[in-house]
Amino acid sequence: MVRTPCCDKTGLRKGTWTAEEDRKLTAYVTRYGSWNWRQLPKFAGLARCGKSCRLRWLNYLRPNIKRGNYSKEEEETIIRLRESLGNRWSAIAAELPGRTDNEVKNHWHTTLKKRFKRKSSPTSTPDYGKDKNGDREKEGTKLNNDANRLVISSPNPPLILESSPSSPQPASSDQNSSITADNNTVESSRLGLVSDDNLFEAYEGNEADSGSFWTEPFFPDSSYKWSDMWAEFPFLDGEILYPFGFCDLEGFNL
DNA sequence: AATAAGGGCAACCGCCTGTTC
DNA sequence: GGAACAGGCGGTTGCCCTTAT
Repeated sequence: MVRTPCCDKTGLRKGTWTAEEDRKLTAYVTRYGSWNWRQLPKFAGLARCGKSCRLRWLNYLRPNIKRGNYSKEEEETIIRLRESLGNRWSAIAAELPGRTDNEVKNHWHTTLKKRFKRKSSPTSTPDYGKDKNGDREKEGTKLNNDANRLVISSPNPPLILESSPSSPQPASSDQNSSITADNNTVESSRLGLVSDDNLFEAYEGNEADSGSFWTEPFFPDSSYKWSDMWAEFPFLDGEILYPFGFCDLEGFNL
């Protein structure tokens, strides 16, 4: 079977995401959900492959991602599950709330694999709780490669964020429209999507509730006034196209 | 201080699977 | 039943930072 490329490669950016791209993607997915990753970049005003957008969202921008140091329990879980499941990173990550398969995979290859080998050796013990740089990653904060990127890890339970009550519910999901977020990251703040502009309102919730958000189909909220979006995302300045222009828009408040 | 080496992690690539028509 | 498509997954790469020399 001849497969079409996931996207037209011409003119698409690759490599590290910029803060502006992050803002656009976050704003779009937060508001409209991931109704179609392949089409999404076009509507979100991004010169990126849809798969790249998906990966960026799932592994980095998604609000309930836990970042930073792994606990001893988490590392033991990874090692134990890998022994039983093999390299099924997504299955392993599913047992670690807030961790992504990519992150778990990276952590295994960069850290745990070595520890595991040493642990297997009868003369050595694993050095849990200490990375290769000793205490390089201080408790609570971590400076990432990107100077603009400050990630804060915290032992607090994750928060679930949802759109401001004053604005329509994001047409994104099941539990419907609530998205989960973690106060471990200040990424959203960096993106200018929280706090001052009141786009998100944090509240506590059951993390398990967020699970299907990412898998449920996206249904547009018929009550939403699309034009209100520009007021909420002034920085986008009209760069995002309305989705569903090709759909039955009956009931939409365009 | 300069450079090399090593390591962490974000992102890409290509294949697989599930769904729709 | 099969083609086309989208999403998911794991392997791998390459950039950039830290540490060692």
